[in-house]
Amino acid sequence: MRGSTPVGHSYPRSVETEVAVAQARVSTREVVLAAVGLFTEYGFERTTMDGIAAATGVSRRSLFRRFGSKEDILFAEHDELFATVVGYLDASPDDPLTAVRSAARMVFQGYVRDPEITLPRYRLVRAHPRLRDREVAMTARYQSAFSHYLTERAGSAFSLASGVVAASVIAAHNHVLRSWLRGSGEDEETVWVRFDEAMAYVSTAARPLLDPQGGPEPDRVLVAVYPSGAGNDEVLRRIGAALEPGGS
Amino acid sequence: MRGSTPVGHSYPRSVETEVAVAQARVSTREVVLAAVGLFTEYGFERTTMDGIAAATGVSRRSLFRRFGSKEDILFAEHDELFATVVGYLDASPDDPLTAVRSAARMVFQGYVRDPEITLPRYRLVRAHPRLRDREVAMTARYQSAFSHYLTERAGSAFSLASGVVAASVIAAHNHVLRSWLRGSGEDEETVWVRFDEAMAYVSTAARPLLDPQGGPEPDRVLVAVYPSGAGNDEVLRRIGAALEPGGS
DNA sequence: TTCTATCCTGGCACTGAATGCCAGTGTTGG
DNA sequence: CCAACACTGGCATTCAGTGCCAGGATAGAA
Repeated sequence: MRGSTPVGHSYPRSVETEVAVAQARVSTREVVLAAVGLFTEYGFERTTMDGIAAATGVSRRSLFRRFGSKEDILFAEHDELFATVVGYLDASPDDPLTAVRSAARMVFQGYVRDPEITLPRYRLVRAHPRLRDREVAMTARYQSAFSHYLTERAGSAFSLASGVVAASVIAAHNHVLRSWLRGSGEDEETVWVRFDEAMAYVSTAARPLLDPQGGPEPDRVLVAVYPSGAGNDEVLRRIGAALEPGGS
Repeated sequence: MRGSTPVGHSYPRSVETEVAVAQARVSTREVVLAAVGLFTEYGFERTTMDGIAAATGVSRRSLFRRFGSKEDILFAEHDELFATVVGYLDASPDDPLTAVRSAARMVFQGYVRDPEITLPRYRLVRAHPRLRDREVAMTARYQSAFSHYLTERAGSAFSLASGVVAASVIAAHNHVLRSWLRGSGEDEETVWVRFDEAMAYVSTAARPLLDPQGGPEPDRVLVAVYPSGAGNDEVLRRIGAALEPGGS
């Protein structure tokens, strides 16, 4: 933070003794924290880029260069996480569904690890439709990445299934995440249990979608739809008839 | 469209003879069509609100008042559709999953019915990240509405399942929609068949999530997971055993 | 060390989206 | 005929975002 910034506004600045030391580049995280503070105190649109510049000591011009836009400051760290997750997926040797589960876990950890940013950001996102859209767009990017990854691994015949599975995983992730963001005081261990439960739940439902006709897979899945009036004998007869052709 | 607009720019205006007839309020649809035309011809950000004002005869100020922002012009009709769909859901007496399926069908029809707007809009959305985010936010609104509706009907114990099902329905919807938007020359009947197939597919997978223990529904769903080595007899035996307790 | 290429930063000017304010113009209902 | 109201357009202002240019730091070559 510099001492020579022409303020002009009334944004408070962290008081610092004027030292003649060469300033290291103000880190991304410092800027994000300062911006989050201003946003929560004055509201998002009433905080100007000049204000953030004054509060951080980074010039207005440099803020735009480094972050792109005022919104992007809020989601800067999130963007880095996204790059990490995509890199992980590309390199993962695991079974596709497992890899996606792990990727979702990484994303979740990205939130839980850094409540100092994610909690106030969540409050801001809830209050401002534009920011909400931005947040939604972020999760959509994950969903798209997951979907493409699954389609690539499972084959293009499974593109619909991949899209559905990716959407389900993201939905489960967001479900647990939102409840953590809302009840901010929750035990971290409990959250992780609930996350893993949700993931187990959704991947049980998802696995059969990604390979319905068996192969080297451990399990097969049988889905039968029948009138609720049918007795068990009738159900068994129909299933037996449907099973005949194949043998084992 | 007025004849007295001080142009100043070089946007083309539909040539009209100067008639002294009182102009009716320019319809939303007319404005959207004109804006879409300008966007596709000159690009989104190089089209100014002054340009749209000149092309439509509606003043810049009134455009902002009626649409809110430049982006909102592109999605104005979509917003109306959203209101319609939500209204339908609230009033629907059907089984919840069926109602959501019908709602998704309405949304799909909203696109297919009006290719004059949705097709060029899709091209714009693909090209401009900001517009893409906006589009994504729209579908997220549907997803959220579906999810809340399902949770409300199925009980809060099913909130995770509701979120997953809503996400799956939206994913299937978007899957078919995108393929229609890309291959724009497709037969309309074929599209509808594919849409209904996708919906049947996803709701088969979704139904057990929303009601695992059966109820007064017309059909029941049986899902059996078994080792691929098991013979048909063994499968039938297990299913029979699992069916016993209930009776019919 | 010195020169040079390169990168990052900050200042300046400008475009254009978005909003508040006000005045004019119907339109409706008494 | 007049009042209340709704809608519209013009004007001025704020502020996000961008292009341009100049200064300072660093790294590498001479």
